[in-house]
Amino acid sequence: MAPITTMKRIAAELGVSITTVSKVLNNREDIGHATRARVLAKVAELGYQPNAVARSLTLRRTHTLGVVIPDLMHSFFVEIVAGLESVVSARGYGLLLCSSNEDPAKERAELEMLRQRQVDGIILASVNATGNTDLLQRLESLGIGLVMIDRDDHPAVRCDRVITDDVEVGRLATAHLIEQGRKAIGHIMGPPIAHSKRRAGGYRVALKEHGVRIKPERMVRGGFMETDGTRAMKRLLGLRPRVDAVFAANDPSAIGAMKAIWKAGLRVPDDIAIVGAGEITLGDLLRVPLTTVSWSRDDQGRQAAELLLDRIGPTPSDRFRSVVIPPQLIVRGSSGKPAL
Amino acid sequence: MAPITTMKRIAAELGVSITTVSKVLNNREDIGHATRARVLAKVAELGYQPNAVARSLTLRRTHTLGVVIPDLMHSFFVEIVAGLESVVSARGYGLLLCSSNEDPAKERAELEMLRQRQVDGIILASVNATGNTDLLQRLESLGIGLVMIDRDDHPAVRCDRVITDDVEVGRLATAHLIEQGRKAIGHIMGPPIAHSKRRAGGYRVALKEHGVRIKPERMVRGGFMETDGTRAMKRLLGLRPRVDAVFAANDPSAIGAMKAIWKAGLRVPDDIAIVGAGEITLGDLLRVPLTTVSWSRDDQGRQAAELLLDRIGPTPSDRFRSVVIPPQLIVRGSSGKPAL
DNA sequence: AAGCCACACTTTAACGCTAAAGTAAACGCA
DNA sequence: TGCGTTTACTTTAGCGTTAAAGTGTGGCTT
Repeated sequence: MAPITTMKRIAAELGVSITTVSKVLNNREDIGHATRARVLAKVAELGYQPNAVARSLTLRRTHTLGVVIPDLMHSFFVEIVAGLESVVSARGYGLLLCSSNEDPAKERAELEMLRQRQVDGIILASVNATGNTDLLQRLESLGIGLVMIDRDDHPAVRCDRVITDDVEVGRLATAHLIEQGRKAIGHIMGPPIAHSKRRAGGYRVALKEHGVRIKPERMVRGGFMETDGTRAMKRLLGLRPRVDAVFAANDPSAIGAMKAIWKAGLRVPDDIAIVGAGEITLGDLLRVPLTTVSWSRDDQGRQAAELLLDRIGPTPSDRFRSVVIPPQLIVRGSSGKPAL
Repeated sequence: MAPITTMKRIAAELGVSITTVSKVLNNREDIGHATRARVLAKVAELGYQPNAVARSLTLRRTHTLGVVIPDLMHSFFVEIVAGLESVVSARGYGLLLCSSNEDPAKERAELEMLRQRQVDGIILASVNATGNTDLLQRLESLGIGLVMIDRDDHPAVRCDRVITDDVEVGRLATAHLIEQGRKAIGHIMGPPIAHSKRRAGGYRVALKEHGVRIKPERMVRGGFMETDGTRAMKRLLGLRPRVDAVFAANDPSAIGAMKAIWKAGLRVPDDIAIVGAGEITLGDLLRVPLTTVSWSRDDQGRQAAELLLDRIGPTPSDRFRSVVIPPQLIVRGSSGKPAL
């Protein structure tokens, strides 16, 4: 193994004190021209690289942030991480990546791990709120910055947040279907979490805004999985008069719904139009490209990074902020005009 | 901010030395029963958590590994990271995530950053070898473990590797098409990197094994992007006799090829069968589900993690190993029997 | 009863760095 | 000429932890 170059070594070889070397490297004013040059030359000669661990210990800043996401396999969260990474790495921060697997116990373990590692801040993403509120509060009180992405935690935890406008998601999707001339619009609801409830709320809002009467039987319980969508769609297909459009709580369930429709011998969008939410990658490569309401995950990540870096920076905002990411309608084939 | 609990504080409150506390927490033998209990009680009372940074400084181990991948948006690499994460986190290691954006300069910067942060080891993934060989060698000589995933770096860098069997990828894909009764099989080649070349090599091997004459004009230069596939396919469509099957160097280019085929008014697989490689997520949701030759990225990540943890562990292997991940054929719609 | 050893601790030093306080020499000025 | 100031450093201390060496007490041996 090669010998490790430390400031000590540089100082020794030049016959100066370690502090002098430190001052040169930190651009302090009180070092003479000649000495500075000698130190710099030696630094270059020996290929000195500062030891970030030692630095962190004295400065009490690791320049490292932790991210906890529920699932690494889900492109959704990965895109957020990509957004985070680009901002954070440009500012000289490292990202410690953790997956909670949707398990509150693992989440807790990861958060403790991040705390022990003295990260400067944490970005926490999750579909459902999972407790650990006590720990999160403690983190804040320890001076570790915290940003939550789309997490319905008790507002008990005071921190910055990046949230999606789920009501608007439901409203946009449903309004689009109405404008396409659809009359009997069903909704496949997600799991009983706040996101789904708000999307369902947006569905109701849109119908009301257009003076359409809400029929409770057209709102069926579904879920976020493809199979949930298939199951729910089967029930919707049993209604008379039949629905001619469906807003599914998310894209996988929308895909499941399409499969059920095809199985019943009907066509998308001719017989029934479909709109999903939260665009999956490749959604435009489907047999019938899926219209969806989505928002930029990259932005979500970037915004979270900005909020966090500001909070742990020299002049943090004095209040906690919530950034809302606006959703957008992405029109593709599955919501085309009805067959005459 | 809450006061931070250190060993110092625990020691002071109990009137013992810091070392005693350290020994209790590290389960050393030479601490009396009573003292041990008192320390443990205090630790629980104050909710003490060790400071990993300080620990790293003395132990010269950060229990942190770095991963450098070229692109976070590409599910391919993300799945590798997921595999890594599961192994690594179970063993108490943290993962510092970096994206090189395929840029050798950024890669170098990230590697230097990881070195400064004193990571115990690095996993490096990349499509094309990008130099930085000098740095990589230096890392090894500094005692930082290194595992390369599928990187065609000069064998100059001595380290453990996880590689895919690209020749077998090409062979499996092509043999499958032959067995499906296809006679004129084309190949859309990837970019001029070793992976593509080996896949093309596998294509040749399969043809030879089945006694089929290789026609050079059926091997067209393509690339790894969808547009590359489209462009290359257009050229293949110009050949007479026309090809009745195509093995594309990867899935995006296979999708591009399919689009070109449809645009020419032909059908997949009736007129032309398509096989891709390196399964993309959702490949089975395509208009015509794509047959592909793939391998487990999760395994790739897990194996890389195991190799690295072994190398930086107490009894590392004395030689550098290469683990080959075997590819598998995933048959879907795009390689069905020809029409008639 | 002197010597030895084991036990249960404490002291010292170190990891590599930075901040704060200290100091010696040169300089400016009345 | 003597005193304060500036310049260019060095010394000291500390971040939180662990390893190695040191210490004092009591019990056991012979």
